[in-house]
Amino acid sequence: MTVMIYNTMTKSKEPFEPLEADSVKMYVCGPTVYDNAHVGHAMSSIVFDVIRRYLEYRGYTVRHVMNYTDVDDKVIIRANELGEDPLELAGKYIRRYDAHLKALNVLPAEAYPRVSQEIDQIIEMVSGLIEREIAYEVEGDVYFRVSSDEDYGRLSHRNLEELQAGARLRVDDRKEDPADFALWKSAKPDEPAWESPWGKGRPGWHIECSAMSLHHLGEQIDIHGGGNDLIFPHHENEIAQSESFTQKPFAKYWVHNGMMQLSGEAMSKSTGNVFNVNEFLESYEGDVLRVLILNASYRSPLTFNEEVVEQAVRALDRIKGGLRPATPLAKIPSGTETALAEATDVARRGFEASMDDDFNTAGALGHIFNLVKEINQARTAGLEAEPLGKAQETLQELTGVLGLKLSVEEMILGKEATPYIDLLVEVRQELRQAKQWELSDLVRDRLADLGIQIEDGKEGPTWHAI
RNA sequence: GGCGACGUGGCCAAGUCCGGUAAGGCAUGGGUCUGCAAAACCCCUAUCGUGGGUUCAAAUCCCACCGUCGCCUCCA
Repeated sequence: MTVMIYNTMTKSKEPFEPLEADSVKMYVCGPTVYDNAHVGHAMSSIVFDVIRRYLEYRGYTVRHVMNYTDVDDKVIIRANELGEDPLELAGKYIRRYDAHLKALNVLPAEAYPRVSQEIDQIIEMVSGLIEREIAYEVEGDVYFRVSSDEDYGRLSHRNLEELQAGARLRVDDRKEDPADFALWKSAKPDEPAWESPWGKGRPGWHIECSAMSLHHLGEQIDIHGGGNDLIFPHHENEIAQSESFTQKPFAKYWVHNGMMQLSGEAMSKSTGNVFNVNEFLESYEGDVLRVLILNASYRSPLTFNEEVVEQAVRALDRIKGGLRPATPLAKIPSGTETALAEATDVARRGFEASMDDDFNTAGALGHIFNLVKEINQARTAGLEAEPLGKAQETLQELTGVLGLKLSVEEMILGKEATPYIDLLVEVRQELRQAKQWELSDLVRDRLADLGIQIEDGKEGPTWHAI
């Protein structure tokens, strides 16, 4: 089976065939770092992390690059408000974003280029576009001549007439055409600026991604990703710039994630709801956000609210429950082991079929939950640790492809606590034999407070970390 | 005004491209187990926004309408 991938350019699912047989080049537009990241940014990072992980599961080597936009109007405005240096402010948010990515278990990219560190490459590209008369300079500003690109609009499926009909186009006499966009902006007071052939200034927004992608991944890439809010104008302009410069097709597959809806008053901070990544991570582990996001289609809008978060917490607990140790019984129904082995295969095949279909993570999760159920049934039937463990390994592997950690917090205790817990469980058992319910429940409740859950099964009690 | 997306059980949501009688999770109710509890297991809960049309057959195709949302020069 081949992986099918939805391409915004063709508006259809296409078989995934990278430019080179086993290697995938993937460039994803990262955030403009002028404020704390919110869960929508995290959604994008998680979506493309899962795409990467699945392609790796499928045997590809993935070269993943994500940029940080640290030179931008918003950064400058924010820095001026706070009386800080724009690049320092951006650097601070980049460090936070890095920490978030780690906490969210997003695999490290090959490179995280920043605009401020790629000025030379950007200037080189802008110069090249001017030489080809695709761009023109006016009083220290450089604009891309949209009319020079016959294909302009083919990603967002618009044409220039439609764009010009749009009410929001600002009129600027210095541009040849209202749709022309800035490649380089002349310096204004109190802005970070770099020397260039057109005087001091800074790059426009779109050119950075063309230049960075070229610099780090080469002229042609396989996947270009980002939020669907970037389709126009950002990605449209990237295509225009890159292809005008290299005379080659830029990205083979354009992949866009849907927007997370941080809707309504329910999301306000005053009600205690979280939507910043750091606030979210204060209350929940990263896996919760993953489950929440992966339970839906990455291309569709996703509503984020407290109820959905709670559902994700429970769903995650259920998956973790599948990893609980075996509680073997003397008599096991015949066929339990082979049934579980078969169910494991079915789950893996279903998982792959779903993921092959444009990374249908919600469908894939369905198969994972089915596997959890099978494991639980086998455990309830009394299957021994080893055959149960095989199914659990598959569960770990598949959830790992989705980037779930499934960390059980027994680490807080450390192995050395185990004999003492065993002792307490044993004491409680003695108390139960003596029908000293109050005391035995006290032990159970206090252990629960400490994060240890006792469960009374047919063959006596077992315990696990919560 | 233009381009596009979405509307499936109480909630989230897969399935829609390749039509054949609705995955999964959460919640609820009932049951098994149990001193109680927890967990687990078993059972129950939908005809797919509305109205037409095509078809032996439609959540899936076509038309219209309603509703929600995104983008239209710098937001993942």
